[in-house]
Amino acid sequence: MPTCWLLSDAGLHQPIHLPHSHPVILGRGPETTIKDKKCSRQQVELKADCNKGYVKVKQLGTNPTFIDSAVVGTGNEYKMKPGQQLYIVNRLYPYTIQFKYGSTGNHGVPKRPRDSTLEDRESQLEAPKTKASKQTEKVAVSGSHTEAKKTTESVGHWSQGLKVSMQDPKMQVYKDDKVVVIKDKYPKARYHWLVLPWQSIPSLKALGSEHNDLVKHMQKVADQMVRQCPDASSLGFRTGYHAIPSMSHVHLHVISQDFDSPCLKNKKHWNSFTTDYFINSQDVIQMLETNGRVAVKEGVTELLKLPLFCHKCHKELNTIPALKDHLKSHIPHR
DNA sequence: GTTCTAGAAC
DNA sequence: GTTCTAGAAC
Repeated sequence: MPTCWLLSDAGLHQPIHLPHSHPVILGRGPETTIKDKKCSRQQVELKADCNKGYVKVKQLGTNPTFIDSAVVGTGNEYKMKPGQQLYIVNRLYPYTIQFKYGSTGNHGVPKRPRDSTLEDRESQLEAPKTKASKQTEKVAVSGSHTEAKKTTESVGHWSQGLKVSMQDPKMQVYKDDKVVVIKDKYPKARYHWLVLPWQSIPSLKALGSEHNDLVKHMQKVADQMVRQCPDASSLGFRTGYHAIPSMSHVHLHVISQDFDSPCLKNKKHWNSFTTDYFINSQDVIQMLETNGRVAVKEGVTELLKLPLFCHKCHKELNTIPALKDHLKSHIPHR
């Protein structure tokens, strides 16, 4: 990972290190040598992302901080990339950022804490005990070292897990010539299935009007799963897609609305099923039919950070345990 | 996607 | 002190 440096273009001082993911607050003070009263002591917060190659610039002070000719604005945050110029306040005190890669000597470049062994990696596989995955593993190690790593990472990477699971007969609860249904490995409710097409479609973005019939069929199969569920009418169900799923391969969630599951653990889990991050299957079908593509709104990722609201009564809960406790009150008991 | 854990929140 | 979250590592 490179290191990030903030350079004073006016040569006021030596470069300031911006450690990855650690906010650095700058303003009037000895560090910048800025004495201008218009500049707050805490004028800007800078947070470098050395992997993605940008710095998040947040204006904390009242007077305007600029990135190139644009005002950031108090409380606002913008991504600044190399080549852009930051003016700490009032188009004064120009700065640029630079990402530096370690020298070939690799001095001070942090190493991974431990090497992941084959056993480690195998235990992360979706279905470690299937013949298929064992075999890929064996093929992989028989190659050269680097080749082996490449192979195992592409097929064994967690984001590819659904491709493995859907092929495993033990996981399949339904299949036909177009789709397969599996139980979600980490169900977020009492009933949680995934409908996957056999055809390899990485994500919603890859869907076009040629997939109209396929997504309709996926919905039909989803409805069929709901119908055969004995608790469908009491719990309620939703069928839909995550706007930006973590797992590759298009998958339709069929999930009961109790959200009673030990696998539901954090805000992202909750908001991904209870905000507009969850796109109803019907909406996907309609978008595809009318526009020939699925529109994913910009900034949906922000929805995952929203406070926790009950999906039934919209009460706000402060913590996940409090939410889970509250959810119990909505579960019908016989 | 999950797990792990540092440190924030209580 | 414990609980809980959020970010990094996997």
